Amino acid sequence: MSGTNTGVPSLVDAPLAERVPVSEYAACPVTGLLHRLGDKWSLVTLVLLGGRPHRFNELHQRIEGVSQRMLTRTLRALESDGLVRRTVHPTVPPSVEYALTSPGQALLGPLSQVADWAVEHRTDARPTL
Amino acid sequence: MSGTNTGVPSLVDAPLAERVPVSEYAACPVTGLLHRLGDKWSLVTLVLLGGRPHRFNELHQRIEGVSQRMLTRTLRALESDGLVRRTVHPTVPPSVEYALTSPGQALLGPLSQVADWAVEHRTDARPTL
DNA sequence: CTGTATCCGTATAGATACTG
DNA sequence: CAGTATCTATACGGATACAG
Repeated sequence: MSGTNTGVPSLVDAPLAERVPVSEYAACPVTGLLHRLGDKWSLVTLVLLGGRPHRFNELHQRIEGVSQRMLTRTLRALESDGLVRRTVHPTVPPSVEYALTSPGQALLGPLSQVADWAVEHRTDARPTL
Repeated sequence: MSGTNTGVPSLVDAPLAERVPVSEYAACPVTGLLHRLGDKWSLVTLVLLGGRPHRFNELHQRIEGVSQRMLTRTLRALESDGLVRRTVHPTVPPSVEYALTSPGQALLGPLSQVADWAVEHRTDARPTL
């Protein structure tokens, strides 16, 4: 889709400077996003929430192997990135619901394209030896 | 995305003191890919090579701030993932050309979709907690 | 020119135990 | 139920020196 002009430079046909300055990629939003989503639990969390909202313990049970601490950290990070909305119901005991925001939902499409590529080209993470 | 891990490949004997560690993200190819591309230098390297092939020192000069060590590690990792092809011309002094493979080129399209989302939603790299 | 070898500081991930 | 606190292990990134 490199021909589609949205006013936003595309990765494919963007005219690149002779020299890429540090400031442009050190805080590159794309690299930052990939870095965030590339941690161990973010993607599976996003996909589960893409199906329907979940409570904390639901996620904890469905995501095999995740610790409470890591699940909390993952959800807080996704919330801070604006991908997930956290809703506390002041009941006793407390109930917290996590759901995708609208941008979060919108991200799943593009991510699917990358996922398709990954599956098609069998980009298993080989040991990088 | 299941947690089925077929086993950690053995760290076979290599006299190399420095070894790229086996990552924990082998379970999901998509997460593994995002994790790989989310490091500090992979994306800018891919984009530059998407424009045209480069020699080592060209990349070293155009990617401001990268050390020889990190550039080497980045290129080796991309090569191991099948995204980049490394061609050595046996001249004196040696000349090495790096270029995208066909799958590597094909990945830039899907990545652009994610990049568009990132720019549109201003997913700047915020501190992660 | 194209890398390796060593050493080092920091960031991230996880296990376990505890709590409002 | 939904988290924190503490502690540890390891991965990542960088500086510098050296080599084929």
